[in-house]
Amino acid sequence: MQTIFVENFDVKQIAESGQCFRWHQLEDENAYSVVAFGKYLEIRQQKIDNKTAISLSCTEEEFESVWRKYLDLDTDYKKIAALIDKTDSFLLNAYTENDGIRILQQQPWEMLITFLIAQNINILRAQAIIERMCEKYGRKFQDENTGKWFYTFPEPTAMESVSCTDMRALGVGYRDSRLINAAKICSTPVVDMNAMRDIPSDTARLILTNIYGVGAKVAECVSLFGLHNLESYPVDTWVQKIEEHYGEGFLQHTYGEYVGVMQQYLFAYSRKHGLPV
DNA sequence: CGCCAGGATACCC
DNA sequence: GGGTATCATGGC
Repeated sequence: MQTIFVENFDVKQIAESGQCFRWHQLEDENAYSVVAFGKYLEIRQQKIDNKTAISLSCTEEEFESVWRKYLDLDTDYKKIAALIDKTDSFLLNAYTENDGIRILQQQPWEMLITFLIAQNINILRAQAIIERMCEKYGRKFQDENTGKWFYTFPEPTAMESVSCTDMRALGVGYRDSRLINAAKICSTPVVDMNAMRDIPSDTARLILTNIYGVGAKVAECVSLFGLHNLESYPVDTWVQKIEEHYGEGFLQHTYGEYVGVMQQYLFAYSRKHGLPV
């Protein structure tokens, strides 16, 4: 087990931020199970000597090789938040309430499938669909540290030959053929999702939006949460309304390479409290 | 019952 | 180029 002390990190805020669909609450509200990169992790948050302590169920080796990067612990969020315009009370409040959100570095393939599923349905239902998908097409493992059983996120090759009927049985509706097509593309060397981390983000956007069913919103989500391009800016129905408040393009113009982080603060805040007046 | 959900597409003019 | 009907499905 690893215990770390880190600022700008809140498990509940991250779990509810709408970027991760496989964080599940455990026995209390500050404990979650996570499955990512084929591994299982339990995260617990508590106060020790008035400091926030995060305990992780993994070994030090696994923390260094997987979870440190996944949890984006090497990015300085204080520095990013310092860019916030001090006269913008809405964004300041959004940050104050959600200053524990980090942009997780998740697998691009998983983000592609996740946000193809999540289009036009609510987050809760998307989570349920993804869990069913993992149980059916993922692999079952037992975590060495906790003894818990878990299902990995399916590989592209595990989904490429699934029939539309079987895919639809998961509850994905009309998205069935889009998911199968994405799996086929990613099963071949034509599209290497992991290699997209190393190419210009605009090139990645172009490749992504050329995939059937991937529009601007899904592409931005894959770019932000899967490629860690923090200048990515997913505009969903909530952010659309936030845009109306600020004026179109204002946030992107003002916060440039970090607008994706601001977007997460605003998304979380407006979902909880409603839109700016 | 109708409306909405981290939308995208095909088709219209 | 900009509008819009349509696409499944579950929760409210």
